[in-house]
Amino acid sequence: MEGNRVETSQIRKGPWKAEEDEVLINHVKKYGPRDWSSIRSKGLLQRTGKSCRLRWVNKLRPNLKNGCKFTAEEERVVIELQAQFGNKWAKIATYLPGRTDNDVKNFWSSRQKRLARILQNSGTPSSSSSSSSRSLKVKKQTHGFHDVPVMEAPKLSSSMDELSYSKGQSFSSSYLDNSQTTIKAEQFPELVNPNLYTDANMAQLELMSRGTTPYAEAQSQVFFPEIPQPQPYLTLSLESQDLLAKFEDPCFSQVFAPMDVPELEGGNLNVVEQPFLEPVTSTGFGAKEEADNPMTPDAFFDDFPADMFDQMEPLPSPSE
DNA sequence: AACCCTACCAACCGCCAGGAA
DNA sequence: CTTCCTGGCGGTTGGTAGGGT
Repeated sequence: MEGNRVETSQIRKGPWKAEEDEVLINHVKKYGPRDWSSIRSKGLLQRTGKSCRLRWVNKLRPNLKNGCKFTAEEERVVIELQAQFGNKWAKIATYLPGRTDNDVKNFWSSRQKRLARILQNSGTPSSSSSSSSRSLKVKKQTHGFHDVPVMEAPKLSSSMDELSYSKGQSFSSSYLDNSQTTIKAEQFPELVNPNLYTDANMAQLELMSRGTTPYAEAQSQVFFPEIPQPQPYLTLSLESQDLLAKFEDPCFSQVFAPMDVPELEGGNLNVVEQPFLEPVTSTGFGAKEEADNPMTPDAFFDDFPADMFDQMEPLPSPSE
């Protein structure tokens, strides 16, 4: 029958046109964000109800942060909530105003890909491709306490290449056993649970994995100076976080551990009372465990070769 | 300039749950 | 109770832009 019905073969797919968006918006204005299938049955659009709903939710809905990169703050929220809820993107998205489940999903997906690649490179350093991801340069920082060099990468077994990091899976601590170093997992929870990497410290790992850091020569020897655990966590101000995001600087943050999550504007994160890191394995590793190591950050640097910063670019002062 | 690689994004697909008939 | 429809959600794919070599 011709009439209202749109035959299956006439269903439109692919990118939406502005006219279609307009029709959809008008429909929502009239009837609200529901009855998606009626849009097609009325012959307004040759799109499935599903498609209409998706378009509205992901692109046309008001107050969406379309085209905005995830801030460091949002990133940390996603990381924490993913650890808490798993891949419940819709749920996680409810804690991120202006973000959709698709946004969160895409963000996480890229992040996982990147992490997998980094860790793979850790196992096979020579496999680093000619094209690196967006240039992430190691820069010397002048931020005092945060003036932290890239930490040494653990030596990973070749089986790392086959690891899958999806579904919030944690490292087996046995992988760390292959390291010649002594890694205090409670100080480097990222090494135990890759989900805890933030973009910033992933960037560090990436550099290390490629062996292109000024410390490459030191990678064969292992030094993992014990680092004072921030109390309770190293907390950077939001301003610092933003600064970090702007500079994409891998050194200036979250080297020790992710920090606690400040309240988001509007108190949208009120349910996130759980500290960032719960013990992620049965080994009892957990960020909450405090290091009783009295070493100071300065002492931390004392363990690195004196010339290790020589090849680093100076970081522009934040005031610049 | 051309090619390659990665990140990002939009959209589709398949599955599932809930409600109506 | 069963079936069908619809909406919601997570996974996946394909296109594109940008940066490096």
